[in-house]
Amino acid sequence: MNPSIMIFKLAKLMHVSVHQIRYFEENGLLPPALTGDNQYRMYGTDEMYRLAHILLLRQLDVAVPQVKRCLEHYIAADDQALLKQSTRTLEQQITDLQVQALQQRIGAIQA
DNA sequence: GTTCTAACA
DNA sequence: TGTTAGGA
Repeated sequence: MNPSIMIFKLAKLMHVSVHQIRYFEENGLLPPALTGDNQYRMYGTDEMYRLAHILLLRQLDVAVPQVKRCLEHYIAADDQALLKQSTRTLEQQITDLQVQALQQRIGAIQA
């Protein structure tokens, strides 16, 4: 009964590509609310929130299969754990980049 | 203009 | 992930 929107509008709304939405569907992350006779996918508010959740996790570099598990049985602690893990990874990446920059400066001095 | 599937880079 | 094909 809730007004459903088509994939193009959902993509624009969430600032992602139509392709990416279909890709999430392929991996069982985001089934459309409805698929019409014309095979057009229709999405409602549930899907919007679900997509937002997926995108949040993806921005934290959580792999698609992990995102799937997290969505199957939503537990706040899961998100929290993933967030912490993600933070550790990012901190490591920052450290690596800092080392890299340092090495470049040393190289420049020696040259 | 938008959607679909499928396939390729 | 983006892009392309070809048809509805």
